[in-house]
Amino acid sequence: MPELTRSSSVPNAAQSTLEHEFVAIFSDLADLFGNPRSHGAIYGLLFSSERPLSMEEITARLGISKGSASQGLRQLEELGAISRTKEDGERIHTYVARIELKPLVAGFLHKRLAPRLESGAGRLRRLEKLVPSLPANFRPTARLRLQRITKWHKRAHAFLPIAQKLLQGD
Amino acid sequence: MPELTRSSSVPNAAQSTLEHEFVAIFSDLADLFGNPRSHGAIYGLLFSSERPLSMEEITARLGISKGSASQGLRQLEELGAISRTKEDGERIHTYVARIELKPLVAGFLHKRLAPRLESGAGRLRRLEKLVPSLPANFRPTARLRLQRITKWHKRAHAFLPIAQKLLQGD
DNA sequence: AGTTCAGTTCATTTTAAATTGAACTTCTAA
DNA sequence: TTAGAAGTTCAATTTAAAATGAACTGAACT
Repeated sequence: MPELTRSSSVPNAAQSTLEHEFVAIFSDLADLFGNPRSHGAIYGLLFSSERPLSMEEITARLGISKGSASQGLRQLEELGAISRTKEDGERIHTYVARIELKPLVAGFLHKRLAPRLESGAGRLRRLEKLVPSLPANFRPTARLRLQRITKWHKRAHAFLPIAQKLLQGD
Repeated sequence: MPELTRSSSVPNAAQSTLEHEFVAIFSDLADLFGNPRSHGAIYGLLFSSERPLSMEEITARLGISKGSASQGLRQLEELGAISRTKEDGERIHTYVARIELKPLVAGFLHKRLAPRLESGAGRLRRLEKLVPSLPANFRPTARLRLQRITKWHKRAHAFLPIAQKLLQGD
């Protein structure tokens, strides 16, 4: 006995293009920021879903392996883009997209940008110590260049919290 | 007769670590924003150089092929990160890094981010037209999700010029 | 018009990154 | 404590991206 109108499990054409488009949008977005497309795809699928999905459903709908799904889901959770739940008494975890911008932006800034800025700072300090052992006629330009990067660095640092404020909001 | 102190063409240890570090810093930076590392390397080399360099010198110092160098240089120029000169009467072009943040930031925002935002807008408009053909009980959530992305989209759009102001300065 | 060399193009190769899947671990409930 | 399914790990494979290099184009000089 096939189900009829209300909550048919066979999605109509519009539904699946919608899903596909969400998946595509977030795949592209992930790619733009140097993340694997599949992670974007997972997020997109969750974003478009009415209800929490299990890993099994995700692998099935996206046609990706358990391994990929597992790793992607972990990364997304670490980033704060999705959350994982397990109803007690249930055996499986389910996942939902966090659809506020805040966790996405914050996660990206803190997990990707901030660590680089940090290591960059160390690098610059080490380079500055190197200047005195340059041939005298090269020192001035070297100092100038280093100052230049240092300035960029500081600006980027100051920029992070502002960006966060501007981008999130709710 | 080997040259002596002032402008020796044999770089001392400090000089080459400096150069290497600049190359490394910009390779990483390029990578962070999804650009090929070699493009960062070229920029880093030019950034650390006292004088304009020819393509030939670049391939030699970085150990990359003519093809790579040619393409990298073109991309960097398109982005506004370097500038190319030819002294009249000279056969070769030379390249220098533009060491102000402005062209780099502006180039990145306009060449990479802006086009994506543009195509994203089109995509969203198309999706909105799709909603009416969804099963009635799915429409509300779909609308909500679309509104959500649209909001993000607008915010990103508003963010671009602000980011530009904040990051450049001089 | 011919020669030479700087620079470009693009089909092939190389390299790096992402994905797979089989073996393993962990958790739950009997 | 065992059985079975969910979930993880990681060596091996696949895929996508970047680098190569040989053939080509075009400009400068003769």
